[in-house]
Amino acid sequence: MGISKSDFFTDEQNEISNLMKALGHPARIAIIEFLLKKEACICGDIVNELPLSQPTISQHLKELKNVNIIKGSVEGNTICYCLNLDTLSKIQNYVQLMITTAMKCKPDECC
Amino acid sequence: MGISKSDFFTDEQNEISNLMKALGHPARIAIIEFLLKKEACICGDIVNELPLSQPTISQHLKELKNVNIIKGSVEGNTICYCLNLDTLSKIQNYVQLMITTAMKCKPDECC
DNA sequence: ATTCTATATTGCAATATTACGATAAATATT
DNA sequence: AATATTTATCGTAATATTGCAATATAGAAT
Repeated sequence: MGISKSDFFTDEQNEISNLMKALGHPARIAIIEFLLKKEACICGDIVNELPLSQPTISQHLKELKNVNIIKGSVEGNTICYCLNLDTLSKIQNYVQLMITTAMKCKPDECC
Repeated sequence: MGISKSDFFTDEQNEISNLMKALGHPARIAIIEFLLKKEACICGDIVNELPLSQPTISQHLKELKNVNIIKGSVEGNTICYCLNLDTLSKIQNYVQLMITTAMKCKPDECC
């Protein structure tokens, strides 16, 4: 990403942008949707569902795990991934705050 | 981003990941928060508020505009940017759907 | 112990993002 | 018309992301 200036932004700004960035790739969205579709913590046959190699998917999973959007627990031979509701709620709350704040904007001005 | 395989994902997956990607940079979060703080469609003195050059901010604004998170209207000499509630709601709805779906996950399984 | 299966890591090539100086474009002001 | 002000674009260097083959690791099954 070129020269990063994240030192100049607040911790909260960096945190929320890191969460959003983790969601900012179609493969990672697809992985999340696959986990959702299973409605449970289904393990690593994600590879069979997506047109990506096993290392690539492992890497995307790692990125989602790094920001705590998913958590994985070892289940014998396989690993059981599932979504982390706390982190999703954090995102939800932030977007909700944006919306309620933005709605205060007077309609007779430009927006 | 290296070789992109967005053709293999659904339009919806690509759309939501593009929105998230646009929010995936602290400078763009800071720009949005600046617009929110003003509670109105305040124009281009964002440059004075952020530790980034004018071309860089212009580029970030363009990215936010490309995905319709903000809209800008020419206001004489300056440009009046404001948040687009429709797009924010789209993000909100998606995150909400993720959460409600994820909550169906049985608690006796791994998550 | 050896083999099988599932996942992670490493190394690297291809591509994308970020940032900014220089410059252009467009409107406002004098 | 000339100048100032505001925003956009171009060019380019630095860095990050993406994807995969090859390989490593770890537990299960034989």
